[in-house]
Amino acid sequence: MGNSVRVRIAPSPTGNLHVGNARTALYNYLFARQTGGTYILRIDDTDAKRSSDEDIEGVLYSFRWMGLDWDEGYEAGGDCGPYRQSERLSLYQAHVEELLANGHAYRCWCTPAELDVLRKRAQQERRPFRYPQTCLLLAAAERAARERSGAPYVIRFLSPREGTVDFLDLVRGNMRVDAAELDDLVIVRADGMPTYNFASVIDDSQMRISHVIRGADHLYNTHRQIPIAFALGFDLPAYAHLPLLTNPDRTKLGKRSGAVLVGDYAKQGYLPEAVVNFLALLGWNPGDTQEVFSLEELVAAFSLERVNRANAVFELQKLVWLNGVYIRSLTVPDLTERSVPFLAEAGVIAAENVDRTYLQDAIGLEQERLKNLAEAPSVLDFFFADDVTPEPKLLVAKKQTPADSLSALQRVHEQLALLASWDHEPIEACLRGLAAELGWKAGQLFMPIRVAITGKTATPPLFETMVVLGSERTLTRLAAAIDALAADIAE
RNA sequence: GCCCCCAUCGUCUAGUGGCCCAGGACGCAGGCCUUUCAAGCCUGUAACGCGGGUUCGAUUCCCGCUGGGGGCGCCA
Repeated sequence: MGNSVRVRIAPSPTGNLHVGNARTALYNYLFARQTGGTYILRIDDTDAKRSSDEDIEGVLYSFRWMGLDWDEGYEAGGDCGPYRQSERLSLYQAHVEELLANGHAYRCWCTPAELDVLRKRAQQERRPFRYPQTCLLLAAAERAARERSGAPYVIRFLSPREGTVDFLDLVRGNMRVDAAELDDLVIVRADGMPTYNFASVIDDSQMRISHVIRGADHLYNTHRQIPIAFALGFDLPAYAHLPLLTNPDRTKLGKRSGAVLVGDYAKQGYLPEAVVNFLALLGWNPGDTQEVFSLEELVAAFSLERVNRANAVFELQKLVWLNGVYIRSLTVPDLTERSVPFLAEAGVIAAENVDRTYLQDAIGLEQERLKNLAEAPSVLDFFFADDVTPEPKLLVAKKQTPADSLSALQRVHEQLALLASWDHEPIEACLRGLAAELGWKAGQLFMPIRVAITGKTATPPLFETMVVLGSERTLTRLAAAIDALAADIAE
């Protein structure tokens, strides 16, 4: 009780969640959680052209993936529903009637084509375009004729012409626009659907939204919505406009450049923890030097006062780093479960009947060098492959001849085969002893072995890898490598 | 074109008149560690857009310029 903080995220169902909207949602969520308020999810689908249930689910999936659960709204219920604008039409209709009746709105029969001409002319003549109120100024007889004709019309809000529209933005301070700049915006389309600026005002009021936290691209909309709210007798919520996320060229983050959907990052193997942490730091900072935050820590540290005004470039280097930080912080079983879908999809492991213990041992070895889940298949494949076909050239030890390398590998195979127990210490003692015997540096001997059993030059530490692979796999691969090198020398 | 907003290292940012020849993080470079690759640790690299004011003193306040961005839809 007692707490009146109510915020909302109001996505339009586009099938996917844009990272900019994801950040807006995150800030709303953090603010709600921190204040003990209510976080509401509303679906803004007044544009019938693009709205399907699947599209809504796509967006919700990403919110849930990030861990941003909502208290009230679509699929969650609450006493301000329905939470889908397309199901609230009668509510908007009632308010339209009210505005029409008290002279705050009027019908307009101008066609888009006609308006287009006016807009272009205004720009040519270097003056701002504003709807000339043609249909407001119609003679009574003419208006009556149009009404009788049944021609399609929109409904416009009669904006104030004098004074200023002011509000206090929680991140940018006092915002003011001359009312003369305002246009008579369309609030109901020819098809009878309300427009965003109208439906939003009504819903925010009816849902008792206390703080509207949204992108700075809505700054001007706020000036347009306030007069509507006043005309309807509503109290205003507080407003906070967040800086925009931009492309590296500083333009508004759009689809043209790279991945901008939350789903893209999930597919690329980023952890939701990393994405949330990264997004939080784009436009906000805690005021101290902490960089790594769990969602809970963000809730505790967040404040609108520390939100920046300048736009932030959406650059990935820090996300890549954070992802590594979170991967390393996971327990091995957890990391394993998160990796399985990637490994299975790449065909590295079968979806069923996987030896969990072996899988975990292998993943445990790669954990600290994994930057994202999507690269798990390519670094783990040698643990599961039938054979590894190393490049013969790479089986030659540094500063040694192919022949000497061959005999060294043969000795390695012999000695290893004699080992009584296949553990780290005996293997290490054996191989270091062999290197000393040969008069080689450890690294000279280890690299050919590494290549022989993994097919790669970059792998987890050798002995651990051999232990996980087991003696049978190791010796088989060693033997195969010996044959391959011998054949290569013979050629 | 019109209206509005913004402006510190490559990027995210700290900084609110002197503590700043500007701090942190990522990145990058080098080093240490080391059986490779990572991880870790250390060192380094790099910024107050420009011009006027105000002030004893400006990154911090004011003005202008420049640059960038957003909005100007029967999209949201």
